[in-house]
Amino acid sequence: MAVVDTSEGGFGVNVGAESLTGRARATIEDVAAAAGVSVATVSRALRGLPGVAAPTRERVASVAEQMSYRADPAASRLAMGKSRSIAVAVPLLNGWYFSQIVAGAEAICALTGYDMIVVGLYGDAARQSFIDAGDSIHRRVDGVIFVEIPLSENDVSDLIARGLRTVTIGQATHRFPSVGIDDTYVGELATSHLLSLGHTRIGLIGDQPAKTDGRVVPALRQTGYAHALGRAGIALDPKLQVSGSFTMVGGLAAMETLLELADPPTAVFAMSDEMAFGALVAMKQRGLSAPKDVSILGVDDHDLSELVGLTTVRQIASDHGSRAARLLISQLEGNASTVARYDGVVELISRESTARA
Amino acid sequence: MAVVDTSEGGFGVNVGAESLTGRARATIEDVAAAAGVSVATVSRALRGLPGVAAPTRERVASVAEQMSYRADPAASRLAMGKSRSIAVAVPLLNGWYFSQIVAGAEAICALTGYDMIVVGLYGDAARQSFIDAGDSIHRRVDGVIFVEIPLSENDVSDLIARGLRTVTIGQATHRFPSVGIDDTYVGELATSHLLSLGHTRIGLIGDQPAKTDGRVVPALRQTGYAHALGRAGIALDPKLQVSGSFTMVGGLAAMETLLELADPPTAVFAMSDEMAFGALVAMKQRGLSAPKDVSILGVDDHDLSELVGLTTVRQIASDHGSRAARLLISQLEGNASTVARYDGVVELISRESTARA
DNA sequence: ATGGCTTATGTAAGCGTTTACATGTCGGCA
DNA sequence: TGCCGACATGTAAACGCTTACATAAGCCAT
Repeated sequence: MAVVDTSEGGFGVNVGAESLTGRARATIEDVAAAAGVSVATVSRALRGLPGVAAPTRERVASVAEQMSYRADPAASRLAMGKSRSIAVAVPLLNGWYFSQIVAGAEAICALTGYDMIVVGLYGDAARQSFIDAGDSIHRRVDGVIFVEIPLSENDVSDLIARGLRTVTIGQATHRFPSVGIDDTYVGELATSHLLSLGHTRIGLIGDQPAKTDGRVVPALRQTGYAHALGRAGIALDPKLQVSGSFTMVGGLAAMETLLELADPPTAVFAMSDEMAFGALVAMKQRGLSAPKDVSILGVDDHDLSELVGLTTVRQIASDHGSRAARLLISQLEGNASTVARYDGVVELISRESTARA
Repeated sequence: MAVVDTSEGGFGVNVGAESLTGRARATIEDVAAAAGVSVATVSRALRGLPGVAAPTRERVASVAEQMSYRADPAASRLAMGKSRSIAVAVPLLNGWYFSQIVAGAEAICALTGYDMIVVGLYGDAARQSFIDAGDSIHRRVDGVIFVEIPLSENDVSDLIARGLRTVTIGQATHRFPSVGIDDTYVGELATSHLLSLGHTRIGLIGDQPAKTDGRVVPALRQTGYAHALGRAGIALDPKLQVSGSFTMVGGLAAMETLLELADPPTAVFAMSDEMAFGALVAMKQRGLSAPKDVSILGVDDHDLSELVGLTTVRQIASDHGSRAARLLISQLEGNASTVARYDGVVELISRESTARA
């Protein structure tokens, strides 16, 4: 087993292919010299630009191949002012929904040769510093996908001023394309299903109302919930609407609150399957079970929802991710984007966690 | 669900290019001019390098702040030859385990100011082109974390020759630091638990034996399984060892195979909780349940394992991610790495999916 | 033959940093 | 007084590309 030296060797312009085996990377000048043309021609030839004679192009290509030359991304980024990479910003990294999004976006990035950097924005402070200061993202990427990250008017202007192409997932803004689902409808669909089973005391497990500014996902689902209840002539009970983080432990805590009410709900609409799982755990811990004691309904159609038997409103999260990436990248490539909003399909999947009151 | 998509000339939310240009970014020269010093001084002052008088440093800092100047990463990358970013390569993006890893690594990157680009390497072809051609990663990142990606001797040499700092998660190599758990022990622990419950026909749900080269995780867990069985004087039955992908559907398919045996196992050790979930679904679909018909045991302690009542060998996946990132980054910062292998804790969590034979 | 086009290629000026080296200043000490 | 460091700052050469512009070579119509 040969010991491989990792220290940097070589300097200046290397000519022969053998002079740079393993060691110093070939630069465009090396290729130009070896092919007997100028660097400009190499650059043009390798990138498929017009104005290069066919024989020249082939020669350059084969020389480059042989030297296993690869343009240094830092250099071309600097010269072109574009990084060929995007950021995906999520409020939480280990949630199922976000993994799906990231996976979907990554697939498109791989296809198009973009790098995808992922950043977790936990809480408002992180979001602000990400957008305002541009601290972490300034000129690093050509565009950003914000996943379920509330964007204020100011944030939007900042992003535009900064020249960052943006696509959002979840919340719709009036300046950026977005992808998501009709969240008001989701709220209605879920609540109606529970109503149709004869439930009248329906709990809601969602997000901090304080954070919602009317357009974000939790607020919309809550609106749908309220609409459905209203249509059924049922008064809203604020005590039935509890909030926590969009995680399993958030759902667990919220369900505990609901179960401790003097008059607990007979059915609960959780805004995500993971929150619903948390609710189920809370019940299990008290010796209760769904749907016998309380019916539970979630949103997402998590991989495990079938196993658990959770009734849910299905959305295809990974599609959202790939859609958003496609939207963003095609915009970066100069194709004028005309899509304002892509609404994904949504479907109620009825399983064993819900039953008649 | 409406799809708003007009690939033609409409003016959707098309943000005009002119509105995107914004104010030109300040360059280091602008700052230098405004502060009345040279660019070198600005660079030194802003990066905390020695040899700058305190008053000068303050003046530069305040001018930079006021112009909201930020060094262009492409330019400094080019000048320094370092990108201050790392890649995390996973074989699968939407698995629970990998999300945890990514989340753990991201936290460290955020802390240290590194960018984390994540790439999915589905299958051998993707892995090869990633390493060999260096196609997608060449000079883009300073280092890579390979998560559960089998690395051959050749791959290792290539990576070293290419100057890519590397840390692996899962498989240990003799050249790179790695983090993981004692996978042989995991196999023994799991199998012993089932043996101690009186099971003698114990199925194994793992990965394609073809892929394993002895050092990778599935092979090690399988070895542990074989050891435990051997110590108990039980002969190995190849029919009881089935493989599929490390996903829920992989586990489901594998379990179907096991259930169709003339003499099916009374207990099954699945190499991941997600595979175990799949096994549970397979049982559920046939009207069977654990542990009544078959005991099921997984590995990971997935968030939902408690809800499902799955007995499992717990590992703290997110720790592995942060550990690996720390290892890699400290190496990039020049601290000689002394850790060859970090082994995480492992613990058997007994729940309801396993019972006496 | 001459001028004007088209096409292929070369030249060199950026792109915005970092950093080795040169320069200038000032105080202390022989 | 003059010399020598130590320290602060400036100058300019990389870093490795892209691309506007210049040049050269054919070719065709006059």
